[in-house]
Amino acid sequence: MPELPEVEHSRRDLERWIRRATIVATKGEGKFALPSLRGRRIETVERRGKWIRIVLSDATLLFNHHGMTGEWKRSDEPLRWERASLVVEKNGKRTRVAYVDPRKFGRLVVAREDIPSWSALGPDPLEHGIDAKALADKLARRRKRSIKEALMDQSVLAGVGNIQATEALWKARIDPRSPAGALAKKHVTAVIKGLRWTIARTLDDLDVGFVIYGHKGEPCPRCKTTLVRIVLGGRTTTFCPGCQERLRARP
DNA sequence: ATTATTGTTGGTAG
DNA sequence: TCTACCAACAATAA
Repeated sequence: MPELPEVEHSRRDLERWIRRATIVATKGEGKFALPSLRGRRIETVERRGKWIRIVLSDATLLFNHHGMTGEWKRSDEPLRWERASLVVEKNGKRTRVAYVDPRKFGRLVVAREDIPSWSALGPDPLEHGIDAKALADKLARRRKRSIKEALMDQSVLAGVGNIQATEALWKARIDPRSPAGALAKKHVTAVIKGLRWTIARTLDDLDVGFVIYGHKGEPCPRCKTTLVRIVLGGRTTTFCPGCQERLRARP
C-alpha cells in the first residue's frame, strides 16, 4: 500500500502506537534484521515521500520503506508475512507493532545519519508544498523523459508513484507520454493542481478508489472516451485519449 | 501456464 | 556528471 497517502497513514499509525514509548525488544531476519535498540525511546516518526524516519532518543535513526507491499500493523500475535517487529512500553503498557511485507521489496535501515535514499529525495508535497518554479525547472531539464516518468522520479517530488501520477495527469488533462520539457507554465500549474487533488482525496479516504487507474476499457468519467492502457517506463499507465492533450517537444 | 502488480536500485550506455 | 534504460528483487492473484 505504498504511495505518499498510504505511507502518511502508516506514519500516523506508528505515531499513535509507539511515539514516546521505550523499545523493549526488536526482531527481524535477513534483510530486515534489526539491532537490539532496547532502552531507546521513540522521539518522532517522520515521513518524506515514501520513506519513514523514526528518530530514537540516542539519535539513532530507523528508516523504513514499504516497497510494493509493506505495511505496519499492531498485533500481539505473529502475522502472515511478518518480516520484523518492535515491542515498546509506555506507562507500563506494552504494544507490539509488526512490519508485514509479502514481496519483501521494502527496507528497514538503522543508521546514525541520514541515508542517501532519504537525502536524495526532492520536496515532499505535504511537508514542503509544491513550488511551481522549482518544479518547472526540474521538468525542463528532463527533456526526453515523459511527464509521467518525471513525476515518479523521487528527486523531482518525493512520494508520487504510478497511481498518483496517473490520476494527476488525467486531472490536468495532459497525455502522460508528453515530454516533461514540453510543459508550459500553465501545464505545470495544472499538474500541481492535479497532484494536490489526488493526494488529498486519497489521504482523506484510502478506500475512495481511483478515477482512471485500473479502469482501462471503461468510459472516461469526464468525456466518455474509452480509457486506454499503455506501458511507460515499464509501468502500467492509464489515460484518456479523448481529453488528455499530447504536448509536443518545444524547440 | 501466463501475465500483471501502488517501487527502488545497480549496472550499463550514452 | 547527468540522463536514460532495464533487469532484478518476490509472492501472489486473475
